[in-house]
Amino acid sequence: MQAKLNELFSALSDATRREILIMLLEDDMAVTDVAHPFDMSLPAISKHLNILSNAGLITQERRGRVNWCKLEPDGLRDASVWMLSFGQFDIPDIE
Amino acid sequence: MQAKLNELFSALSDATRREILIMLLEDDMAVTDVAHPFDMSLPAISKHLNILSNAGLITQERRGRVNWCKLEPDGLRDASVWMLSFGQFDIPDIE
DNA sequence: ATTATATTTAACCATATGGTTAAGTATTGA
DNA sequence: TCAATACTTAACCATATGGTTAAATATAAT
Repeated sequence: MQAKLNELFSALSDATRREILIMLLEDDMAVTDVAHPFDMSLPAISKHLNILSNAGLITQERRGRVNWCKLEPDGLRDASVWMLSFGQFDIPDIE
Repeated sequence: MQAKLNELFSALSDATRREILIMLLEDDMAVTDVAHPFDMSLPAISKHLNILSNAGLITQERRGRVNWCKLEPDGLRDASVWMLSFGQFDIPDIE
């Protein structure tokens, strides 16, 4: 459990990876398209996607030569459970 | 903002630091007492406490030779805002 | 004044992280 | 069949991270 939380929070601790997750809220994407907005090589993005996969935040499904990345809806659950069970978590107003 | 979130999630990505936060839910603690349950040197704990301070998750107040550590109630706010505004965040049932 | 207590700082070390470029592997299109 | 596309893997690099021990600092107690 602790190892899983380490992986989750660690995956979320990088701005590129958080941006990728937000992009994937819109729709599933091919790796190349995920990479497009970033000023970074494809292998770098590929590594980020692996980290997100290992953390359970996305899944990847290869169809032909395209590897489709999709958000894993339940991926944040353990982190949110931790934050909620940590008493000081105060659900903020979002306007 | 992104840098702050990096720092926050990164601070939460270590099990020792998460345990320290939970210990501090009970009460404010001196550094030595924070260190006590861990199989780790005092300087190591001191570093963890600095990371938690820099992330805004705790504050430290020195009185005499004792440096009191206290939880910063609002520290998780930015992280929780991010997680909530990230739509897939599903508030779980905690029994 | 001396010693003990509570820490922090410094110097170091091994491993992890986040990036790079170059090469390799499938799959698709011509 | 040959070339282009969509990746991944490998090898490498600089810096960050999480730990160590030893030394320094400040306060409190004797």
